[in-house]
Parts: sequence; structure tokens; C-alpha cells
Amino acid sequence: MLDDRARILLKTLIERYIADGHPVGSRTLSRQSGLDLSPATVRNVMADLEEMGLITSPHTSAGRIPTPRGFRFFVDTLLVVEPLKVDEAEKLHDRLHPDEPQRVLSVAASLLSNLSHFAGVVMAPRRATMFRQVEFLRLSDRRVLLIIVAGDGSVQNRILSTHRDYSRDELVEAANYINAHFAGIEFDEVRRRLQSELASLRDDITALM
DNA sequence: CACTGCATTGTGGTAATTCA
DNA sequence: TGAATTACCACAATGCAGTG
Repeated sequence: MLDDRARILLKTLIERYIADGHPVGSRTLSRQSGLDLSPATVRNVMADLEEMGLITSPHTSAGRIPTPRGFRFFVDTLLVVEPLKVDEAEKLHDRLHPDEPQRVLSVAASLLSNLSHFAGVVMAPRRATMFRQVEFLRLSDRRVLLIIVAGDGSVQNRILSTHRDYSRDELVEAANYINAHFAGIEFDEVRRRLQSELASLRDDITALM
């Protein structure tokens, strides 16, 4: 897709842009790429990269900045990641507290932030987890706090906006029903069965009508 | 505080030069 | 000989200092 010269220039441009956040011009690139090229030659290569959609110019007479596609290419093919030393990896692993699932994400985000010197955002991967228990708490007229406990002990909270006001008794009844019928089943299966039951009830009501 | 002039940086276009 | 590269020019955007 790109020759070595274009790859070096693209890598230098993106690294420079990451470092100072400003568009990178041909003269800067000419000096910092390590290639013995004039700014005009660099511009020709930059024009090719822009045509490929890897970089773009925010406005006339500004330098170039990487596009999302350029960043993706950089991460996939140009970025060189030095593997962690064994003792460093062990230190990081110890700090994550893998035996405490509630703390893993926040500690991982903190570690990421410390290592990168940027804001750290960590998302848990989707995985099949068992449903253990659910509870609904009435907050106001049409707002309900949903508390879900998973099989591994992790707890998720969600605030739900409902179409009508549900009494405390109705919410307890709903929670009891779900806990009695679905405890110990995977979340995806719980969702599938609930949808199936709702569809079945709807069909019954339609038939009765 | 708005305006002006200047310096700097960067661009596109084009002619000249180099080199395989 | 033609593609690649370089040098140069005119122009645009921006920052900064000076001025009223």
C-alpha cells in the first residue's frame, strides 16, 4: 500500500501530532523524518497520503493531521510496541487485584492513565455471566433504580425511566418473579426467555380480544 | 480594545535539475 | 527520455508588537 518513504513520513507526522497536537507542516516533517528530502518533496508524498485518506489538512495553509483511517493504519502497521519485562508485568498484575472484580476496572483505568499520561478509559469485555439477583427501587413517579447482581458477585446499577408509575409492591413482585425463575441462568438466556414470554402473553391477549 | 504592519510558517504551482 | 526531485515564487493564515 505504501512505500518505505511514505511510511516513515506518515509515522513521523502522526508521532509529531500526538506529541504536540498541532498540524504538522512539510518543513517540520522534512527536518524530523530523518530522510534527506526537501519540504517540497515531502509535500508531494503528503499529497499522496491525503489522497489515500490517511491525513487531511484542517484548513488552507495549515499543516496536515492524521485522519481516523491514518491512526488505524499507524496502530495496525507502524506502531512498534516493546514487550513488557517479566518483573514489570508481574508488578502490574499484582496491582490489578484480579481476585476483586469490583476494583479491577478502576485500578486498570488508573494504571493506564499513569502509564500513558492521558485519561484512561477501560471497558469490560462482554462475556457470558450468570444472573443471580435483581432488585427494583422506586426513586420517583416514573424513575426506578435497577440493581443487578451477577453470578461473580459484581453489581450493576441502572436508572430506568418508565412509561407509568409503578408501586413498591409491583416492583417487589416483578423482582421476586425474575429472581425465582431466572437465577443461575446466563443473562443472554434470561433476556431471550423474557422476550419469548412477553411475546407469548401478547399473543394470548390478542387471541382473547 | 480594535486595528495595522511585519515576520513566520506553510501551501500550491511551475520551471529547472538530476538520475536511472 | 521521462519520472522524480528541487528551487523558487506568490499567496494565505497566524501570532505578535506597536499604535491610537
